[in-house]
Amino acid sequence: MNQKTHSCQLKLRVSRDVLEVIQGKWRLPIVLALTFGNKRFGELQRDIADISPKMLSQELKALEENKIITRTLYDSMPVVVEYSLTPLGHSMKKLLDEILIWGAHFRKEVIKS
Amino acid sequence: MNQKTHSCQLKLRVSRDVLEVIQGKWRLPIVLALTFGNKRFGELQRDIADISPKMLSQELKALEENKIITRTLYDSMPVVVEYSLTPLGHSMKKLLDEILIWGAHFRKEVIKS
DNA sequence: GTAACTACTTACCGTGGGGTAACTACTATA
DNA sequence: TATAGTAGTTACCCCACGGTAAGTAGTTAC
Repeated sequence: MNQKTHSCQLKLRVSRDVLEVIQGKWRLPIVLALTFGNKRFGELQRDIADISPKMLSQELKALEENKIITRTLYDSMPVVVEYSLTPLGHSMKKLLDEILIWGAHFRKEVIKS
Repeated sequence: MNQKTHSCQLKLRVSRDVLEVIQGKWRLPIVLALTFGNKRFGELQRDIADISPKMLSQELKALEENKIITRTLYDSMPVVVEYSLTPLGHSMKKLLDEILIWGAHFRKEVIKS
């Protein structure tokens, strides 16, 4: 096992860790929406056009378990729940930016042509 | 619809385009493995430890259709097939780098602790 | 009193992503 | 003749991801 193969194996393992966290149709969109500021359940549902309350609730829980977002309950009337990014969540911004940059590039290269 | 909401909607659409291309357990690992140089079917199978030939074949086809990789057949004996990144594939390097950077950060913050 | 808003939860269901195992076809080597 | 290496393909199966629809619980406005 040479240096290159070793480095490749290492990176593959890291990529699989990341995929476990961001896999699925909705997690990246949710995190992305929260980079625009803290949001409530209903706001997220409106922003992410066709997500169902079931999926939103389920994915928010998963993201909370992975310490990407925080759920804050305000005991006002009516009850208000706010979701926000943790520092770890904020640390995804550069990753999200690169996804958007590449996405724009991809759109130009493949989708249009 | 204010400026912020509009920007959010736009970015959400782009992120969903990207997800369509990189979704699944194997596509990012395959592209990542190919950033280390052109590889043959068997090499990829060995590098990506537990991928089955069926999944590898299937995902390579999908990546080829999306112009991320190229399949080159050499008419030698025995027949040799080489997979390589297209310019579009190479353009994913920064995105992959950010994934790896964040993955290392995530590992430090969540997995270990 | 009833409709609507908050934030969900629960039940049910279908598709397809992904896994396993075996098989194909050709060549080289022992 | 048989075993191993090239690069896949095919058949079969399962479960989980995700969708739909309806229900819950509390408050507010009409």
